[in-house]
Amino acid sequence: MDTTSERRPVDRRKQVLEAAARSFAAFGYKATTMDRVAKTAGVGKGTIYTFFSNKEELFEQIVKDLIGELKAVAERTLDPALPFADNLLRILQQVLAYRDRHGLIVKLSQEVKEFGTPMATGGLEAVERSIIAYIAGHVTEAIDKGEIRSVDPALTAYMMLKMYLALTDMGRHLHEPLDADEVLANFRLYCLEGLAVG
Amino acid sequence: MDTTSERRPVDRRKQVLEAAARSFAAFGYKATTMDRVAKTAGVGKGTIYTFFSNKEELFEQIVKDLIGELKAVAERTLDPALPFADNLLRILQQVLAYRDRHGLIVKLSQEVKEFGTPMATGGLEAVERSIIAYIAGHVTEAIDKGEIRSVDPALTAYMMLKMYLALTDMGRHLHEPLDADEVLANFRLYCLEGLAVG
DNA sequence: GAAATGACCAAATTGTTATTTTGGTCATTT
DNA sequence: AAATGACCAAAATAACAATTTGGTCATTTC
Repeated sequence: MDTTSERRPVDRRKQVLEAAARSFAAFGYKATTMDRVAKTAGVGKGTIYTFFSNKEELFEQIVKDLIGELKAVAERTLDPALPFADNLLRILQQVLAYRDRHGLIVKLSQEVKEFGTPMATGGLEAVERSIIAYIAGHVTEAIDKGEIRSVDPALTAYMMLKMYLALTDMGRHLHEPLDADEVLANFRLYCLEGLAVG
Repeated sequence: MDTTSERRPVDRRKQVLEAAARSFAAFGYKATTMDRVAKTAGVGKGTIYTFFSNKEELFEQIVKDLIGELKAVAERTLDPALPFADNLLRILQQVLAYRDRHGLIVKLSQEVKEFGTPMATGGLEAVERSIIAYIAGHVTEAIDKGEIRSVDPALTAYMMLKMYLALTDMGRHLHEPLDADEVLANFRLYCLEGLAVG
């Protein structure tokens, strides 16, 4: 749209975005103050409001950027030569590992549990929706190619994510946590084999 | 152990349990006071402490009773003549419907979301564990009878509950909520068909 | 004169203290 | 011996003061 990065003495918008990304990841949504973002970005507070109409909009842009990173990770992991099932597992693994390592996600999760900050909840939901939408796209492709049965792509993607998360998140239940290989094997068992053609 | 219900002018223990069950269901854990329970039960406060050493123990007994009710619902639903898959679906449907209609569960869920009361969390977890354990028992049976593959019963029961809940709880996601038939059909698709022998 | 700024303000958050409520006890009553 | 409710320390809540925060805008900067 309007990426004026021709070479300018200072790209204040970029400075703001970087400072905000660091602050949201380090302190969460509510503990991030516009004053500190301005200070960290080396910019007057009023300047932030020339790019973003308020704190919420700034935060939403940070989340959008993160979703972009996740998509990039997925695209980098995708190998068109591989069958759907293998790509699905590789992508889930890579994307969710990246997600769990990303400071912003970790901090927002903690903030939701501790304070229930609505903005943090919203951010995490946006990330989850984008992952589901991305998987749904590949499910659609796989259906077209006849690799899996004809199922509702959005519902299937939703179930796949939930199942994968259930497997990785078994901490508090009878079992001790599953290691990566066990997660993969069980995901195949509970999800993919039920979808196999024929 | 010590069920002295020979016929006594008043069974104070029972009165306390009934008053407590009503109060926990109506007001949740923290908003239930021992004073009110005593008053409602028509009993002196000190009397409660002759049966239960503290509020937590009283609450745990109420939860145990609820779990007993859930087991009764399950047993009533179980039809030994039917194959495993049918019984599983019927039981999940009946038990979770009962659970969602039970005032105590509904209230505790709300309390967890609103205040994060640890006792409420613990109570809900106990209910969930008991459901998983109950299903796991039937999974074991089904394996012995050769009705399903040889899988880890506890893990499978856990996954079954999570999948069923994911299907019933799709409110906030793309789709509008699924009706009962759709839930059943999709549960078969995503879970059972992957487990079918052969 | 357009872009950038920070002092400024109402509203929200946090810190503090006073008041009330609650879980649990135990001397007294039944 | 079983039941009770006045009683108490500790915890929760209310009431209020002090601080912080998101957002604005008159002024400054280039």
